[in-house]
Amino acid sequence: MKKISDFSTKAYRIVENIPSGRVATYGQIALLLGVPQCSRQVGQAMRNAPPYLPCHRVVNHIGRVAPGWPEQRRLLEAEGVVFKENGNVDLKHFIWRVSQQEIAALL
DNA sequence: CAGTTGACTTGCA
DNA sequence: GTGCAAGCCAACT
Repeated sequence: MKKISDFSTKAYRIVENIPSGRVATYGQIALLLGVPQCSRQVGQAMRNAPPYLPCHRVVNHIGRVAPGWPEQRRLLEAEGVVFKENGNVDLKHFIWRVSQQEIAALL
């Protein structure tokens, strides 16, 4: 049977379901996975994420995009996400609102 | 096996 | 609101 340690596998499933024009935080995803402490592992998984994964919709808790990947900002803008002048996304309006049950159905 | 790293979060100043 | 330090866990060296 599959290993339960497929942290990245679950993370991919969630990120894959992020709707266009929406963003999610690493902590948000980790929380949905049931391990809010593993927020770093989410980012680690994103770094190793496959190309089909819309990891550009994943940002940190302040709305900052991934370091070393400034182009992520442009990708989000193309989906309708508006950035502030400080380089942060307006999480107040673009944070992905999803319930635990929505995720449970995906897993 | 032990130490370091990191696309994070929270707490405090 | 901004900045620094601590905590946390998996993967890498």
